[in-house]
Amino acid sequence: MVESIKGKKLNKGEWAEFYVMLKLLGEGRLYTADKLLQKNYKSYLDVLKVIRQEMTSHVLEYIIDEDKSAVIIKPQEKEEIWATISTDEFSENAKNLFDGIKDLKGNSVPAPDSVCEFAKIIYVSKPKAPAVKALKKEFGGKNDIFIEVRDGQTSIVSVMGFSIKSKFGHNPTLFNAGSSSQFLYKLSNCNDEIMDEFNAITVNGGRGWSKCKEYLTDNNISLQFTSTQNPVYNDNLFLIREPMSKIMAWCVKDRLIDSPGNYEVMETVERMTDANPLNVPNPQIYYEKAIKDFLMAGFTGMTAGKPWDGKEQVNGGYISVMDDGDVLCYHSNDREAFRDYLYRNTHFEYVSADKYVWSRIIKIDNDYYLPLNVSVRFNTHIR
DNA sequence: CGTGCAAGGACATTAGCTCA
DNA sequence: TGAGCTAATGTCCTTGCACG
Repeated sequence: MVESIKGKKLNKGEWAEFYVMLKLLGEGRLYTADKLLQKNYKSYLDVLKVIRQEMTSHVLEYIIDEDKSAVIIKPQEKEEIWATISTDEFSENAKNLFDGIKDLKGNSVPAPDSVCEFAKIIYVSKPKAPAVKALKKEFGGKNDIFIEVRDGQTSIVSVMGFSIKSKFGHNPTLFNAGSSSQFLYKLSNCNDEIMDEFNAITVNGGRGWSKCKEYLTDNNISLQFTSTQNPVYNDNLFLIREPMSKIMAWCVKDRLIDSPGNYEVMETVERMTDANPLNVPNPQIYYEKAIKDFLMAGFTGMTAGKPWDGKEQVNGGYISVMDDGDVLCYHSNDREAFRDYLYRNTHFEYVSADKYVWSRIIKIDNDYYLPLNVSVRFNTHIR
């Protein structure tokens, strides 16, 4: 039988994945968002079914019937029907789940009991179920949910994979720093003594990065990007475009060392455009496009540590859970709008120096290198 | 085919700054 | 000078994956 999710604790962003499923099956419609992440009433997708894989053994389809009154649950490739449940019940449980967790505090929170009961009825034991393996392979990356939809305007039916991010928890990350996403910079004016002194800097038990930064300035030490620490990351960036690692390295150094204090991706790129570190003939187009490609790659599944095949899903997109519980999406028809959205609404984020193994000078073959590391995270305020 | 550990992701907490 | 912001940094939880 189905394992109960009662008592399971997940963070809000993870519950959001289950919430989206309930909400979409309840409403049968997914509105698109405009540039500012506001509901676009004229543009929507009809949700025909949600496809989900709980266990490796079977793929389940949640099909919304013709008049949008009920959801039929059946295994793919088979005729038998496991359950038929009214769409109203999905809506109701979506609401209960949202109301039940939105004000809770803590790293991970439980869902209301009634919703857990409902989960059991609809064969959900992992609210954060792996999306369908076969589809995931096809579309690549980070799809959290697969939906068969019909475009409200063109009537074209297709299966789309969506990645889900929620606005009602904290801001999600787009590209996570990891222990393999460091950029290495070769140092001038360094020696063993300086290395030890620098590495020993600490403020209130933490790394004290601003102190470290001062130290670099005071000792007239400059940084020259050489490569990423992990060759895999280098290859992945290379796949986006050849000088991508240099472009990112410029942003990372800007974020942690040179920047006057505005870490938004868009502003950073404006600074880079002015500096034109690669000396390209068309900086105002070039850097923006490069970074947008990076953001899309990160969004669709590229990480620093794993070899990446360069696949971005060609259709599909991004579902956002708003803080009032509304569910909106960007999909491939709005590709440019979405790229623009990412560009305008993310920033380079400082990450823990100890956790992500950066900020301490290392010596390789008598040369001194400093690893730097950042994440890319969504902003709080949409613009 | 379990199991243990690292990676990954979100969140909490603390520190530091700004402006009334 | 303290309320309220943002930046800095650690904590907690789960999942993926290597290893035996």
